[in-house]
Amino acid sequence: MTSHRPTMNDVARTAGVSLKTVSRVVNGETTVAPDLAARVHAAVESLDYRPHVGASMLRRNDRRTRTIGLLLDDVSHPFSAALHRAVEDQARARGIQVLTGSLDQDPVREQTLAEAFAERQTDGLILAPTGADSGHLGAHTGLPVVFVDRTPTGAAGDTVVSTNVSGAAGAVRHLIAQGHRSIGFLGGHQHLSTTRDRHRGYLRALGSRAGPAVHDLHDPTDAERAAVAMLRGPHPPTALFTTQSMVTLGVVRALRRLSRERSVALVGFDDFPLADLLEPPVTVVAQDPARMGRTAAAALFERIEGYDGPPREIRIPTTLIPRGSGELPI
Amino acid sequence: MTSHRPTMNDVARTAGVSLKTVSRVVNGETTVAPDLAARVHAAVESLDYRPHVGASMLRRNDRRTRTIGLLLDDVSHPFSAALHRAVEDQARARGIQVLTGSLDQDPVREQTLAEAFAERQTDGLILAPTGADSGHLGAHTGLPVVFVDRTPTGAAGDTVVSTNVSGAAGAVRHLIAQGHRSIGFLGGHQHLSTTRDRHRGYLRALGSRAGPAVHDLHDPTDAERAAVAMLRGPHPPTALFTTQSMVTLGVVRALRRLSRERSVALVGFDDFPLADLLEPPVTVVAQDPARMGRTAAAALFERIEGYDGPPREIRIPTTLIPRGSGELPI
DNA sequence: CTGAAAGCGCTAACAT
DNA sequence: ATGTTAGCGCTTTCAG
Repeated sequence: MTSHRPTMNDVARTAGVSLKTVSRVVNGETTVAPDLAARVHAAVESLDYRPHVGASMLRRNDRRTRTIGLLLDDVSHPFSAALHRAVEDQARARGIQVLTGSLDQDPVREQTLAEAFAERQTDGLILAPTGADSGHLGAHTGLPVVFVDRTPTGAAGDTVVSTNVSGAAGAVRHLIAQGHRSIGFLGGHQHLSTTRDRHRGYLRALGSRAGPAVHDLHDPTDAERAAVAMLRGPHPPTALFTTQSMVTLGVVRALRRLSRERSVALVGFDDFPLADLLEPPVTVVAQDPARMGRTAAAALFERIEGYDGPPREIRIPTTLIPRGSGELPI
Repeated sequence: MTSHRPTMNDVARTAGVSLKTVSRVVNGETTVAPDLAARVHAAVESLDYRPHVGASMLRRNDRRTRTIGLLLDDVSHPFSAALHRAVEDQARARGIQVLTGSLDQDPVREQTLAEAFAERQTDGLILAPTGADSGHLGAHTGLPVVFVDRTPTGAAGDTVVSTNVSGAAGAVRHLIAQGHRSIGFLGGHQHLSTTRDRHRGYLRALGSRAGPAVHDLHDPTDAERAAVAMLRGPHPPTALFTTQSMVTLGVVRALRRLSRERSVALVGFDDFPLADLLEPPVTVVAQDPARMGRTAAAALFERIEGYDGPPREIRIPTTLIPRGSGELPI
């Protein structure tokens, strides 16, 4: 006497009907006599039967697993986590499950996980590309892919990004409007499209009067060091622009350390929790990760449903939130 | 001419071997002649064949999908997100994928998602129980379940929690050591085991001298209001203890609003990003969500491998981090 | 060392 | 309205 999980066959046997009738009832088809349906339901209850979606999917015509993959930089980073939550909510509304993975900017992991998801027959993939060539994905795995946060290299597909160039330019113009003429730039990984676009926005606003710049900052510690060096350098800027929250945080620490937090202005790209509770509160160009997630999910579901138009680039507006640090006069 | 995804049969045909030989090569069995294996590998490459893990799992003896489910309060909350990341890292090391879901404290969602995961044949489940009866899970779904963060009601299973009672008691004793005698309590959802345990710790440290208390605070706004009311009440405490970061944040705002942040001491349970950059920096009882995630994953994998001992309760130590707000004298 | 046949749990196509 | 048969892509069992 085995204690396997019950199958449709077991249900059919105890209900005294055929396998196919059980299948019909379980799938909610209406062409079943009420009394038979009732017997099937009773058997399902008593055996605690649960359908096997894997087996079902294998035979079904549409071959949908109702599962999507979501690959982000780091599911524990606030931006990624907010985006994740938005994707999950859209998926839940459609009864779709979400497989997640963190890439840590590692292209090998990007490829490995994309393949693992493909082998698991996820119906599609939402991906924050690492920046390496993502060409293997769309064509290779045959999965519908929507890119989010960054534009991919070597691959085409719907892409959901923030208005990075104009958002950054707006931030820098905001500083200029306060009278600043020497505005320092502190940027993250240079190979990422976001970093490059935000740098472009910085340059666009400043023209030939660009200030000192440090690139390829990885973490708050790097950023803190770089900001201290910049402010102690030969031509210290009166204001700073940072391209991502990790860098912004390091700069906040640097300004505190130098007791310059009330004399050097700061605008950071990407909002972060408690920015409004710091002294001074930090002015940011806020992204809208929830909307990015919703939008990416919507685009992916359209593709999964068969929409086959050309790749779309959807730009989600950013918002300058003046809180204090960006409104310090020169 | 159809453009299906290639199957093992297609590979076998182009390699000129039998289906079973392909299966052997794909599964890394060593009992295949080198030249046949080479032909198979070539065919796999040229067709871009990818095995179908669902079909494989269906026939396999162990019936493992190498997928686990992770159900948390809210994947975008810093605590949950950190825990998620730790689980993911443990899973990745074993080539296991993670399905995630946010429960928002909703027992219906807990049940629905647990069943959805069971239907997808996840090998196990890590769950932060909502507090409602979780009895349906372990027995019902037949899945190995490990509980995390909170102890379940009506269900047995390995459980990984913080040292909530002693952590809270330590925090309150810390305040007492600064001379405080009237210490207010601001707590989250009362039906959660964490909230109750932290309240118990608070009471244990204070004995009969417990101060004013507000329970069932849901969000920072509630907490802010409650703190303001408490400090304006007839017997305002000189120090506050909060049971979770959402409440702590609201209290920080309240103290600022009343300009009491340097005269009313505060220790919060659960650390949060930037707590050290506030003025004054916030003293907390830090949990270790990463370690909790690692531990829960390890326990789940043991269960999946067949370990069948009695339910274990694993308590992860907390750490008091004095930063300033908890060291204000009376 | 290799292959042919059976069957995992389910649904599609075709009876009846 | 119900049942029967075949087969999804794969691994198992058992034969060569």
